[in-house]
Amino acid sequence: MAADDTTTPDESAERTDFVRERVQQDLATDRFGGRVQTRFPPEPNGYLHVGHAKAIHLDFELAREFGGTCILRFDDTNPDTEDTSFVEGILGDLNWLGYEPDDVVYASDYFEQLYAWAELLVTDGKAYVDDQDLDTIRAQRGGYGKPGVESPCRDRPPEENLDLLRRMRAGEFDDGAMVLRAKIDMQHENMQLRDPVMYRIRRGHHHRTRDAWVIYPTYDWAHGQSDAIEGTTHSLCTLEFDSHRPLYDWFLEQLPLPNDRPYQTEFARLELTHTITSKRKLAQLVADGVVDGWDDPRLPTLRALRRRGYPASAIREFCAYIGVARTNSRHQIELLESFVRTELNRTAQRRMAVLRPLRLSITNWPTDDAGEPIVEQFDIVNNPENADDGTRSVAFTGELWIEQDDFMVDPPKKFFRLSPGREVRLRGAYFVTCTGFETDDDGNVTRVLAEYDPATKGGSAPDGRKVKSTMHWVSAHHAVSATVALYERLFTAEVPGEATGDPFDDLDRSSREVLVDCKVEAALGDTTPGEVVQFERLGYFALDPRDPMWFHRTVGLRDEWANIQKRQG
RNA sequence: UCCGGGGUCGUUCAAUGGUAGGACAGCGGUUUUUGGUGCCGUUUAUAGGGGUUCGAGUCCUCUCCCCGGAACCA
Repeated sequence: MAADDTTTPDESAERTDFVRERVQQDLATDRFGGRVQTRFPPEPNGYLHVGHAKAIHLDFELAREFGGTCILRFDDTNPDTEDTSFVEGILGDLNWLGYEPDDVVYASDYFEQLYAWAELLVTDGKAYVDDQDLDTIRAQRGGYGKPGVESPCRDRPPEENLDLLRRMRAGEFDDGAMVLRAKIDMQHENMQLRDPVMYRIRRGHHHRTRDAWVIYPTYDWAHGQSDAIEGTTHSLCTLEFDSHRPLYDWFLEQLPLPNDRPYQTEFARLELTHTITSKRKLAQLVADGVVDGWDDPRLPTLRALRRRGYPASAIREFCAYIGVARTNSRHQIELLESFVRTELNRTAQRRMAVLRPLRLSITNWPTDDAGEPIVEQFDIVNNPENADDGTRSVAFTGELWIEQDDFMVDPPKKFFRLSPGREVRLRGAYFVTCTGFETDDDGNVTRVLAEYDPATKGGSAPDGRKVKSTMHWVSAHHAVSATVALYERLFTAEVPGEATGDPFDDLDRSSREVLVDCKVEAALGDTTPGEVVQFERLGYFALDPRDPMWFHRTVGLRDEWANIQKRQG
């Protein structure tokens, strides 16, 4: 299932939670004859996001751990909002996350069985057709602490209900004209049990069944029954379905099931700081053009995280780490990012890239017989964390690009980088000492002058003298131009909408900064689409899957200097 | 208002009647040809009251706070 499994058996054996304990107990009591089957049931009306990743991880890993199966079931009971493009998107995203369902099914596969069972409930006097309008039915449902009142249709004889239901299916009535309701208890303290709707009339085009049906089952009527039909044992869902559980059980108790009766267990959904996971709001961001599309790297969708360079394994590790519980919680986005950094630190190749270029001229750089500046090649380590990644050759000359942030005329305390009179190391090349700088009419530094020490070739001094800083650089003659997108949090507030109730009030519309004409080392021209590399001292960057010279910042490196600056104000 | 679910460091997850621990974040140090990584150290928590017990985060009880539930959404 997981493409690469980095957890040791020991760790996974130690890891336990209330869901796994229930499964253990079911195994011990032989509740399902030793079977464990879970399902991930997305509605195909949007794309998967990190919140889904938690559920997917639970469903699939649980099945794997207990030698069971996990299937993907599209909960396609509402033709108005669903689409095949989402089906395909979800399939692809799930696959990228590293999971292969044991089967792919659709709730719509069960429409015929569901309908037959509905007729059975009608015949048994446990369901009835209600032809009142929506507002009336809603008003009759009562409220918290207020009992409901029974529908005048409640005592319609079964034969009449059956006739009406058949004619509903046959398309004799208009959309919304009537519904089929379960006959449970209008006084129940749990509102879900006050005669819930099972079927509604809707003449939308269903993405799979086309126009075969004009009545569609509601979530409650479809979900548990679908679980039972396909042999799911452990039906895992999020906390908001807690009050639906008695209804889930009630329906299943009334029916002749082909399998053992599954049961529902709820857990807390994943929330992240600075993030929204509401599908509706996400869709609005896309529709309003606040972001570029469903895969805009600032979004928490799986396709966005992928494009941004988040490794699927890091997301899986994160999910394993946070575990599963019933406590509502909101994890800091920094925790997810730390898993991303840990993974990328291990795997990403190091490269040098100058995002905001400043010219550095080495005034004592030698020329050859023809008077041309000489070019040196240095072998630089690709990843100090992994010797097998070897080295690459990088060209060095007397005209270089360095980062604007790496030079200051009047450096404050604790600034270790280049400034007049100071010596620094150019990574893998030479020590250089700043001898001067040039400015334009506005006083902006346009060029830094320095002298190099030929004895420090390769980056170390034979006399053992130290420098406080090592800087990245790119040879001006060999540099390649690239576009780099930097991303800040899409929402400035930890909890978007907490202050005003509207998350969009916390939107940072300048959360993307696109830098053009960045100067990067030639080897970056060989980066493969989607590959993530580390720009030394800056962060991890993913090459866009379509644009060959466009990098997205996955996540920055931890930045001690930024912390110091913040403290100094 | 009624029903249900929750409340442990700043955040989050553990501790299953027996020393409240880890991670992230922070801070300090150390190593370092990335102010990265690694390593070491360190600050901070059981919502409140009563009870049971030799012993309570854990069991009982009252109070407080947070979340969810009244679509022909899922």
